[in-house]
Amino acid sequence: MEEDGRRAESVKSAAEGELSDARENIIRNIQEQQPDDEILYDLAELFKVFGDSTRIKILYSMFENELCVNDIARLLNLSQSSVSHQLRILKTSKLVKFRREGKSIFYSLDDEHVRAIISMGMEHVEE
Amino acid sequence: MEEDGRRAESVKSAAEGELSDARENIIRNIQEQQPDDEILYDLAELFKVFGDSTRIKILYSMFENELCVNDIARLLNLSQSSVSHQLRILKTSKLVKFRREGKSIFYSLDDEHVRAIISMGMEHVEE
DNA sequence: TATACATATGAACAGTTGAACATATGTTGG
DNA sequence: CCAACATATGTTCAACTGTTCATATGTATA
Repeated sequence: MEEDGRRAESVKSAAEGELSDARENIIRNIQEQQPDDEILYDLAELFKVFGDSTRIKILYSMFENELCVNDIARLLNLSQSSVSHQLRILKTSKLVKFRREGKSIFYSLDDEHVRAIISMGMEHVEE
Repeated sequence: MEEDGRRAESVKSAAEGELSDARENIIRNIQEQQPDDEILYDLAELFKVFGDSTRIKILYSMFENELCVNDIARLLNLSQSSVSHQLRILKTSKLVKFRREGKSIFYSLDDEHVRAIISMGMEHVEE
């Protein structure tokens, strides 16, 4: 469809040439369809947040309940500091939301995507 | 302070005591419902695999096509070694399958869970 | 079987990360 | 305002991870 210059090749070479041309086209198509690097980077960053057992435990403990920092720490036998640090990461990634009530701050999963992602992962793990 | 028994407390304190007892029950219930640590650990390990931009790019490039190592390396502008190393991790986690054809080995996503997990993540990122 | 090609593996190194500890900030009741 | 409680943040350090380079293994073909 574009400029060529390979017509002088042998039949066999031509066939091979066509094959790898087809391959090249596939590769080029995939390259075009591929989302921007930036988006894929963000996607990886998102999964990275799920990719720590402490954070997964915290997320899972909030699967059906809102909890305050202290609850989580006692529930999972973690230090307050550790929980707070991890919650900050979860907040930044928009995986959890929170509201203040007096001295306590109650955290909960931000939306259904979070639950859905965890559930999908669970299905894969439980096979 | 600590060990003086709560009988002598005011009505209000008793109410608070009941409140925190209720909280304790909630916490205990969550603890019981929480999956085994081992499962949550595996779940985190799974997401960890998705949590690297190189691996995400590789997975995404295979979203609709099977590809050989060399294709992926050219497509994503990565070294053959790097791709091969990452594919090993993806194999181990059962995220990709492969078949040999002559000198080449074609990789593809292992099942629909993989696609589903990526898609869910994508939705969350694209907000 | 010798050679080139395709992929896998091993080792080392730089960059990243989570936990622990200390301390700071914020909130409520007295 | 102070004391007690709840949460957040800064720093340090050991452990882990991805890349690179070198090399090995596996496969087809002249």
